[in-house]
Amino acid sequence: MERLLQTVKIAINEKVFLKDPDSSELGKRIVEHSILLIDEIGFEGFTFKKLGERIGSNESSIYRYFENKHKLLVYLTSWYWGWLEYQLVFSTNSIADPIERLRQAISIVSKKTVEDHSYRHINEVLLNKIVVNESSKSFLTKEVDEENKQGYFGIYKRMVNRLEEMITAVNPNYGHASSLASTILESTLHQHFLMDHFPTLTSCTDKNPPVNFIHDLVFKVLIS
Amino acid sequence: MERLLQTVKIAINEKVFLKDPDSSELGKRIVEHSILLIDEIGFEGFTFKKLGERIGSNESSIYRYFENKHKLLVYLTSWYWGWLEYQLVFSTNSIADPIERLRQAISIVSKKTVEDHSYRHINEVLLNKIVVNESSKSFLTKEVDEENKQGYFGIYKRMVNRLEEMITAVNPNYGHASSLASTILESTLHQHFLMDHFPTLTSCTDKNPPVNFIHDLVFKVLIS
DNA sequence: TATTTAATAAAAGTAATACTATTATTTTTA
DNA sequence: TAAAAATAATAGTATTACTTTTATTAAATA
Repeated sequence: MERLLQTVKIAINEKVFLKDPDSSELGKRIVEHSILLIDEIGFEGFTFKKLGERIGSNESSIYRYFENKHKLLVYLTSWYWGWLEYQLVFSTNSIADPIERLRQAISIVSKKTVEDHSYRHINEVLLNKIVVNESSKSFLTKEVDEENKQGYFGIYKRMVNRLEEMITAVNPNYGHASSLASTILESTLHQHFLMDHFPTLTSCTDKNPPVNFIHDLVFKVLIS
Repeated sequence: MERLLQTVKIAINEKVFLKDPDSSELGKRIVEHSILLIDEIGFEGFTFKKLGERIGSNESSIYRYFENKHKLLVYLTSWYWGWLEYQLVFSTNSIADPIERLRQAISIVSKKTVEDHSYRHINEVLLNKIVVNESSKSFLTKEVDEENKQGYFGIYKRMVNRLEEMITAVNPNYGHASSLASTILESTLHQHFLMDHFPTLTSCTDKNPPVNFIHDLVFKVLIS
């Protein structure tokens, strides 16, 4: 029983943290409550001081885990992509038909997030909201090239590459596989954002969610 | 001759500024050099103090034009979309065929930016870079709904609506016109960003630019 | 031309942010 | 039980994002 409940650890590039937050109770509380607090007040308003107050811990203790809030955001988004990647690999693994495989992959990355109780300190639904609202800020910086070199965005890049391979398997003659792959992820996030804040700029609704738009788009582009 | 060189004034929502920067020399210098400085050091590092030093003017004087740097960013991105909208309307105006019209529209919004010497204090090439790298930050905030209500993003929304109408004219049965329209703009910016920082995540290059990918995508989706 | 108004600049001040450093206390491990 | 490691508390610094006040300069008008 115990064994069945064990979960895979999502491995994050060690350069992103000073001390692995997964290695202690305090670390887990930092991650858990940073998700709640960023969701509540937004990344701009979020500070380590406020987080410290929230978890009854000291600002300086949080600094022993993360150099600054930017790296914490990189950690959170990496965790999210790693978590999605695991589901992607797991659920497409046994599908032989390339079309079905890609269809399933799109479902995983574009469908509404549901909670995964395997990771008790992480609320995946809120984390998804953070990825939608804040994750661009993790790479739209002057330091992006340096951080990319250091491997900060490795999981995300692997995810795009996996989609790219599945796209090519469906149609080897399509000339823009990697652009389509990156568009699937970016557009999913963006359409979710528009649903919440600019409903006139999207055709997506709760009854006709982004996954439908993406499915339709990808297969019309690849099979025509 | 003079008359021919006169240019249309790009009208920005008055709530975005305290005093119209287009109404004085100092205002124009603020806009001109904010573009150069944000491009140089990024929006995070950009401050009114640094801008003041750069233009030999005082921080407090800049505050008489813009309440804060966020509103200046909204101003700059609105100006960019207004400028593009003008070109879009002007150049598609006389095209009767819906397919050709949409093709031209996509060219306007997705092609590489070229300088427009009509607006002497604005470097459109650098402004485009700012839109690619920073514009998401203008709406990925906790205040987005309030600011949207105030009309801060009106020009951008109008732009998406124009594209949506052109899409519907090409194929009235396509069910995701507004999502495709918003994806055209978002994906254009994103693919340009990837070209500069994550070349493995895009198929686009200087010889095969984003406009090709978008053209191919849109027409495959609409005509199949 | 004098004057009064408006615009800009200079200087100073404030609260908050984003840290760093030092020391004290508690917890864990050897 | 002592030593080491982790955490908490306190204090301090430079910078940011402003606001306020006052001085100076430029423009408009009487």
